[in-house]
Amino acid sequence: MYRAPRGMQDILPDDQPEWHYLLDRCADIAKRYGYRRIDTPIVESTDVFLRGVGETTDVVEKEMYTFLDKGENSLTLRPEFTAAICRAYLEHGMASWPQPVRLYSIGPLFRYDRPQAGRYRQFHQFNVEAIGEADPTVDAEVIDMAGLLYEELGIPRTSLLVNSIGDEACRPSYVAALRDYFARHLGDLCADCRGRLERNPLRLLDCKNSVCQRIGDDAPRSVDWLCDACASHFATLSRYLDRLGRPWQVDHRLVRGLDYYTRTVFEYQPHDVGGQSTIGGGGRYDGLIAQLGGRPTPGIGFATGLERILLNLKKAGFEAPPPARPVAYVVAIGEETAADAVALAATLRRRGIPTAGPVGGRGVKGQMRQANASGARYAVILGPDELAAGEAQLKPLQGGEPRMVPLWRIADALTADT
RNA sequence: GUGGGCGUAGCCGAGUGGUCAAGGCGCCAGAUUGUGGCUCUGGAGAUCGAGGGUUCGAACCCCUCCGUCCACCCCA
Repeated sequence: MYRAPRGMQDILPDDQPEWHYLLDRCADIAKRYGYRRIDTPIVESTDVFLRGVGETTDVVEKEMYTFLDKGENSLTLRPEFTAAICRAYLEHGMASWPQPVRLYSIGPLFRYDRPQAGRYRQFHQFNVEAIGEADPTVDAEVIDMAGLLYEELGIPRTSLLVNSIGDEACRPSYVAALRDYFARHLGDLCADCRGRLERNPLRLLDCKNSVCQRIGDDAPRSVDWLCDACASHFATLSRYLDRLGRPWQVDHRLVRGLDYYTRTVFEYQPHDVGGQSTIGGGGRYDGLIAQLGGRPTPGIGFATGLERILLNLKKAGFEAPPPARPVAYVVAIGEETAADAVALAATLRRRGIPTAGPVGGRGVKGQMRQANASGARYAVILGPDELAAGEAQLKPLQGGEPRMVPLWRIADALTADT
């Protein structure tokens, strides 16, 4: 028996109401903040992610679905949105639009990872980017939008962690200081961290190993190494965040795993932590557009995992909106009425009435069971007697008396009740 | 990539070496002839994840693979 690929799943009809509820909430929030939707291809040239996300990141090194198409071009199933959106920004000359360009996307991403709670190989994100503005007002805007989304969805007790990791001017010296510091504790570090020391010292900060954590407690803090411009940016953002009234805290160990981040980085975490503690996060990427071949252009973005939102909503006792149900279910009695029943159902649908049935080859009882199971409000029953009289029986399925209605008025009767 | 738990009908789930593998949900049908929901009755549906091995005999023991869940790693 065939199954969906590992770590990927079908979104079944019963799952659709909650799924679409979520999509709608995201789209609504984005709209309220003035963000417009963009959809990009699910595959991109591999280079977009190689150069955008960073060649030494885990995402690029071991998690990408990369393949050669028949023209020998290397393509990759997008593992994240930001690099792809920036590619679109450049390709379509969005630098000539009013800045910042505010965009959002919703769709599937792919990462070849070992699946576990809240982590899948195909997963979905709501993603937001504001490209072309370096001012911290935009940082505050994006951070606030994410917070409001969680608030309105009713995810209880998320905490907002923020940090600033500097830019190309000040980060190198900070990284050097960090490397020096950890090098002095080399013997006590876990094996992973010893490896990370050379390649990406920032990552030592969020190692889960308790010994490494204790060493990290006294490590140099990025906020102490910021250049004047970065320090001022962070100070201003801090004022804005305080003024917004949403609780937040600086997390000196927050660094995030993608290379393009500069200055502001942030994460939202539900308190009720399982294995996957981050529900959403993002940050500034002032060097990314240039990295992809454009003129230097600042940007900031945010992404949240829809599956993780759902995970948290369900833990909080979230109930999905009720599924869509037909208004009418047409029941045909006997072979000779089947054609007229099919035509009657077709007529109702043309009149805009959601209609299911008829299904032949079953008894009346069987069809009535179907009608009931469909959740339809009315059974429209057509038998030889009704047909002869030019009418059909309209039977309310949630209580009430059946009545006879002329065939030509059935749509009106149903519409009047809708 | 590493470690651990688990894999019995569409779903849940008993059964841990020996009759034709329980039960529940769901599905289909019937309970006097053309009417659902409750109840009752009946039926269909399982090569017990796959392959190999041990044994007179395996769903139950062993091995391999696959899948799944959880954790590490990483991240959403």
